[in-house]
Amino acid sequence: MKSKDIRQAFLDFFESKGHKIVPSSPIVNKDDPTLMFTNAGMNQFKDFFLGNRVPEFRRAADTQKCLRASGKHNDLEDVGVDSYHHTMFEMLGNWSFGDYFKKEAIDWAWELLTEVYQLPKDRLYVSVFEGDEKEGLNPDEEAVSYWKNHVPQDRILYFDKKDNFWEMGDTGPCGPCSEIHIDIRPDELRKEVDGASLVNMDDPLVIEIWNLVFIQFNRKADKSLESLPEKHVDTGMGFERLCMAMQGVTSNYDTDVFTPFIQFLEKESGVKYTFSYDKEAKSDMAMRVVVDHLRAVSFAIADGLLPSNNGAGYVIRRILRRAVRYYYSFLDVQEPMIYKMLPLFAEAFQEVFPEVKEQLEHVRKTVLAEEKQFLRTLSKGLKRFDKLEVKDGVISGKDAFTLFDTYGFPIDLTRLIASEKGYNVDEAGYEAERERVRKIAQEDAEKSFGDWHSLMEADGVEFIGYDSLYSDDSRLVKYRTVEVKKKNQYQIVLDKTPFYAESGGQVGDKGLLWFDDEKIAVINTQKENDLIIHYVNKLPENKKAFIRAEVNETRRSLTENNHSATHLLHAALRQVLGNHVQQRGSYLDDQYLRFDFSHHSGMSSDEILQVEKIVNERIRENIPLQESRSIAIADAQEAGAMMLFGEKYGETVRMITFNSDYSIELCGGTHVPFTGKIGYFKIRSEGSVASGIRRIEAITANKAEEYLNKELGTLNEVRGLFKNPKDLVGVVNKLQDENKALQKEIEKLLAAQAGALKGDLKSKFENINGVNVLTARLPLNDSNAIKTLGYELEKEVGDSLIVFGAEIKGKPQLMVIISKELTTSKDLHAGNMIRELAKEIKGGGGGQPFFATAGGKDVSGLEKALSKVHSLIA
RNA sequence: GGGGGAUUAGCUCAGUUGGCUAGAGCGUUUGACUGGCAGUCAAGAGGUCGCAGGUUCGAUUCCUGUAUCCUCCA
Repeated sequence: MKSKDIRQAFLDFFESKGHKIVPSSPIVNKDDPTLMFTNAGMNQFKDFFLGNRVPEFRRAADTQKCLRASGKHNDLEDVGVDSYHHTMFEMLGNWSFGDYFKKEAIDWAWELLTEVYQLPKDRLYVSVFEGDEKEGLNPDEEAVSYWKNHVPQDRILYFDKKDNFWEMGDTGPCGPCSEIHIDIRPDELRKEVDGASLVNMDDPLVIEIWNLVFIQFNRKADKSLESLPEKHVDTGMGFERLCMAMQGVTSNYDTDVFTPFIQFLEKESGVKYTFSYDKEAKSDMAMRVVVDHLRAVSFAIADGLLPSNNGAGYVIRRILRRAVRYYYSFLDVQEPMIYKMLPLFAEAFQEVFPEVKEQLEHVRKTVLAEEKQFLRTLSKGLKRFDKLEVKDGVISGKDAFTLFDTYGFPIDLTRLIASEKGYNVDEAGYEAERERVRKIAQEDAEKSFGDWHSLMEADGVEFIGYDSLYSDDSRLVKYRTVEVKKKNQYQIVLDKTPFYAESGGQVGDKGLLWFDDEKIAVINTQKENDLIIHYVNKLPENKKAFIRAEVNETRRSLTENNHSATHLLHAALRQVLGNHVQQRGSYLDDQYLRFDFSHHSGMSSDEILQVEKIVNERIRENIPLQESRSIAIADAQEAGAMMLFGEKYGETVRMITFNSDYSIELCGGTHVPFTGKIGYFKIRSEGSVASGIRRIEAITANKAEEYLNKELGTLNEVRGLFKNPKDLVGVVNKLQDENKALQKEIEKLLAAQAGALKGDLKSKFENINGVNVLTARLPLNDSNAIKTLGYELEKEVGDSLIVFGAEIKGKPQLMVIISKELTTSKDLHAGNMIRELAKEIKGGGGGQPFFATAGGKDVSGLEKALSKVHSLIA
């Protein structure tokens, strides 16, 4: 079976069992601050398990793009070494939200594997949780009883908490799990060693393919477990492994998920893939690394992420760079290569994940730019490497770390190049330095979360901020303490709130909460999945009080101007530049708005003017806001709403329209009731943020007015200085021309003056012991002119020693010039000489044997210094 | 968010006890050689040494701040 068909069969099977097939959520996680990337199929359903939200359906199934290259699950350094670790993989999963439980999950899993997929039953083993005394948990005999219907007792294996108790993180939903393992070793080996003894033993050919998690507990911050009111099923089956088992191969990389790309690499690099996992088979490893990382990076970029130097973008950058490092070192490729694979890649996934194909150009360009950048970093690092001081054939740990930390030159490359040159690297020193720096960073970023303290049950949180900025009767639902840099902050959740939580680029509201007479300031509002979290600096005395909540009205109102203006801008950009313009990021608060969008080149000033003009026309048309707060996604699409890649949309969406022929967007933010309220729109800057991405910063309303007034003020001031001429530009031009002409004139005069001076000085040379000596105090006040004069005289007279003194800006300055031949033949040194002379002017100086300068504080000593020259050469 | 580094000609970069008329290669302009192209030779143009302060007689060089980029860590 082709991988494509295997995936489809899974979805079809669960659809036939009453599951809703949902699309994969983006691989980049935007809603959950504790998670940068989607790392398991259940991420998008987390809120259902936590009870924060009630699902619209009780059964779901999908294939989910996952990435494990940061945080708790980090497989990055294992990728390429073995046959089964990946950064990016697909997780097939089926879920029950308080619906079916262990029996159905087990029965269906077995049915799919053995009947639909026809995997041989005698190669399958199942594992169950053996219980844990400390936690007070019994063995999962319930699961065993259902498994007995399908498999003999000796294929049901018990394992401890480490293998068979699944937890999402340090806290949160968890429960026992039951796994299905498959033994894909050849028959001879199976006869020799019983497969059961190899389950969970890290044998690459006896592997887990499906994990059925039975969520029935919640892990609290104090480590205790509490039972959940509703029980859920969460399963995950690694798609690539399943394909391996189905296609009769022994490595994920030998399935048709990967082989086309490995073949591409063979062609591109001229190196043959030999299917080896030997430590020395570096080129094989490199190919696996590249084909794996290609997937991670491409999906992440297609979902809207850009490589950058912090956060999720940094993880992506690291992955891509690891791939470059491998092909650079082991495939002997020094040119960007990964971007060339993208058309093939986009084609391969166009049905299940169309986002790459739809943005092929953008992804390609981004990858190419990043590859180029890193290859550049590498060549810089190589240069740096040549300058290292190597003691006793050992590169110090500190140097190795500096190469890595400052110049981004990876340690494994340092090692490789060192060994090529016959050097060693002080690895222990490197690790020590790395640890030291890591500690500093960690201490600084210390942040710890306390438990949520619940005060009341609430079905979700009601946001009333679209209609009102006040609430009289909110209640405190729960709160927790967050320690940041040794300071306590508090997060509180209300049952209903007018506070808008930061989302879609719009900043979170600020404002006040009144608990009886106690006033507490809300300093920020953020979202965590569906919770609206208010950040405050203290907790109220009376936590049970009815709360009066007030959003800072001015700030919200100014922010809304910028948000609505952003929509108008987006539409105007598409009108002026074309439909390829897509929002790539946005930020807006009460001060200004920032809008990033896809576009390949800079905007001309004419285009910018046009965009401003269109937006301002729409403002003056005073278009009323049309809000559809809850509309089916299909209807919104029908209406022509813009959909963004990497954005996760629910079944129903909120649609914001300003004239259905002009701007329709899906948006959760708050907006002006009429566009006229925006007042005026002005673009402050347009520039590039990444390849293919432009950024516009703009202002509205009061800020636009202030800006214009300030600019006009400056202009008026300038005009005043010129006595209000009719043609200001002409006047300035004329002034500049005149200035240039005058400068030339001065230069000419100075040259003439210096020429006269030169003739005069030439006659004053004295020959002392074969040296043409000249000492003079010059009436010049430009050290550059003196220097030039001296050089010219030296050239014309030859074999000379020239000492000049001058007063420059009230300070004495000395200069000594000695013909180069004399510095050796007569052993004269201008630098040494000037140090002697400088004493007379209470100063110091220095220079080379043939040229030196000095300055001082005492002008009256100049003559004395000049007369001293003769005594020094006698 | 924190640490390290960089910023010098159109581009890629040199430039250490602070004083060298701030350089190289590529590119560019002009001229010569050649039937044309390519090329060779010769000459020239091109620099507020990121920005703002400070230390010093003197700062591209040292110090502080700031901007941008690179890089590592969270």
